[in-house]
Amino acid sequence: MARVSVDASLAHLDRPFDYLVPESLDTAVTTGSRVRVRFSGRLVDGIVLERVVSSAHVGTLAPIARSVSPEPVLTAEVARLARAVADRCAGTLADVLRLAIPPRHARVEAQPSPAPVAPPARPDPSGWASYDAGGLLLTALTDGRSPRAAWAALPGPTWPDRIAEVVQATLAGGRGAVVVVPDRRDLDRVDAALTSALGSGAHVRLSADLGPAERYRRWLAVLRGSVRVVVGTRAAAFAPVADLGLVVLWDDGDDVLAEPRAPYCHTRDVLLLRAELAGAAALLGGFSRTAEVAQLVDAGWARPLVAPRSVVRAAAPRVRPTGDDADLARDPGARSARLPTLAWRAAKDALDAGAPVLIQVPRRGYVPALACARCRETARCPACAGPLGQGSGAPAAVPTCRWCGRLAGDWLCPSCDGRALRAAVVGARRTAEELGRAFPGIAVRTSGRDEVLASVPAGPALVVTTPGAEPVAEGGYGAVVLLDAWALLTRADLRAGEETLRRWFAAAALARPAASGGQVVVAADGSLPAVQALLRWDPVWHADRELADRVALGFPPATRVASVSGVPAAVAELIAATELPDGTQALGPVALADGRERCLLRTTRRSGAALAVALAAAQAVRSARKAPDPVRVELDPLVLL
DNA sequence: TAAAATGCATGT
DNA sequence: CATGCATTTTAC
Repeated sequence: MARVSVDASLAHLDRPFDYLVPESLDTAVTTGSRVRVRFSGRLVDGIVLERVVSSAHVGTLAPIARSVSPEPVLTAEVARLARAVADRCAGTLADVLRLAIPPRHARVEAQPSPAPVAPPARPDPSGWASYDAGGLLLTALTDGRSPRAAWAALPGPTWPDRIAEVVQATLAGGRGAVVVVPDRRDLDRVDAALTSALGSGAHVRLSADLGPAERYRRWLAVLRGSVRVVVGTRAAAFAPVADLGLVVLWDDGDDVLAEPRAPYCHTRDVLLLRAELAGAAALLGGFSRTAEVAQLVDAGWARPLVAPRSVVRAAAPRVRPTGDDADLARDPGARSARLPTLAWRAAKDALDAGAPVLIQVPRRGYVPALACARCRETARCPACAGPLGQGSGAPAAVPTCRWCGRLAGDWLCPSCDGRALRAAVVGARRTAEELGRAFPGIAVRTSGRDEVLASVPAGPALVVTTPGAEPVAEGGYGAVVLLDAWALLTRADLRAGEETLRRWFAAAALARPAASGGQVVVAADGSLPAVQALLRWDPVWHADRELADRVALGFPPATRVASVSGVPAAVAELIAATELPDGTQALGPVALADGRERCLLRTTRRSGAALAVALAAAQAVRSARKAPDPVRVELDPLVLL
């Protein structure tokens, strides 16, 4: 007999089903292998959770229809993790397994995986020596112990080397490691650092852009124990590394780490559960720190891993705010580029010293938002009320709706009858154009969604970037200018401060240390907490403050919140069917787009698991009843307001 | 989508 | 109140 998880994401079918194993399939149907089974008439995919000798099922068991392959693609460790993730997110095991196990590729599976490489020597500890407990961390890992650390990385481009060193220490201690980063550029950096520390063949990189055959080939090499180290994006968190000793997550505040498919789990939660269940070490690192990581430190789950203030000061650039009413530089070119005097001076100093300058602009495009020149009201499309923008600087450029694409050449302000438009927001492309005029003869390069630069050479140049696309500069930037801070800080989002600071630190960390002339100018008022944190280079202070705010407001991570969304009747029905833990508060509903609405259910951290279980049970009741309108349940959603 | 369970009309 | 056929429900 075999206990099988069938590939059906209906909530009430989220349990194992027992099947008879025909004699002919006895050797092929292994624990963790893929099978096909007859389930309510049709043939469906399934995965063998375990082989058993008896079943609690009353009634006759159906036989397994066929074995897909004997490859045990679900390891015991990942099976436990997937169950825990499903429970945590009020989702189904089948949904998690779809994220955790890549599609099979028969030809690749028939080929052998390469022989494992010998474990490396201990890492060079000098890089981690800058951190208070850095040496202890490496020793603990080489000794096979499992420390958990919240790492505030020193500014500069060497953080991937630190990750390579903790991985090397883990390997030297006889265990494997999983490293997850938000995007391809970080993946390239950590991949390169691992290659230089471990040579080739000791690790694999896993990302969605590989293609099915190569992806499965690498994943199988991990499953079969040929490779003990994985670095990758989101889905790599589930990689079946044997004897897992360490999980690493870089920049956990990046929103791409939230899974967009059911059950909407966050990579941070997956890796924390995994470290806990597997008894592995955990390293959560970044230039900034999220309230979630602050909470882990506060709760004693993770220890802070920071450098002494003197080391931080020596590594950080000099950071200055322009103040609220920034005076624009007198230089006519700088005036047209809206450069505050301080920023213009910092850029000029750096360029004169032969160093590149990074300019971070929060919005891409040319003029992403226009406003009435007379009354300053935001200009909207007469047809669909979308924002009007300007695509290029051509003299005849007609304002265009950014939602429906309609041209709005004959725009008339509905509140004051004005006809003239002005730029409400200036995008990266126009900023680049204006900077070219402000600094004649200096090369202007742009890095953004269309073309992301990984690095720029040393030498004077202006590099205009949108957040998240900052190239590393050879030798570091002489100056980093952070423009239009208000556009980031005034967003109506609980995480606006945290997210702004994350983007600022990511750019500012690429500047040279102050002693080498590195300067950062932020176009914001120095009294704002996020600006204060940047000036003092103190991500921990800001995260602790952010956590205190969340405690006061009763939002995650101080509490647990479930978002329940769908058509109004379905949402109401689901909540009515949920046995809410004591003290659970319902907020809303608020209307969403296309007639759906959303309710938030808030409870204590302690009752979070119970709330997830209760919601899963309510989903099961609805799916068993074949309720037509699905309800989306998401725990601790990123977007709360 | 196959079997089992249930519903329902019809005939005695 | 059996019987046969249609529809709904279950899911091993």
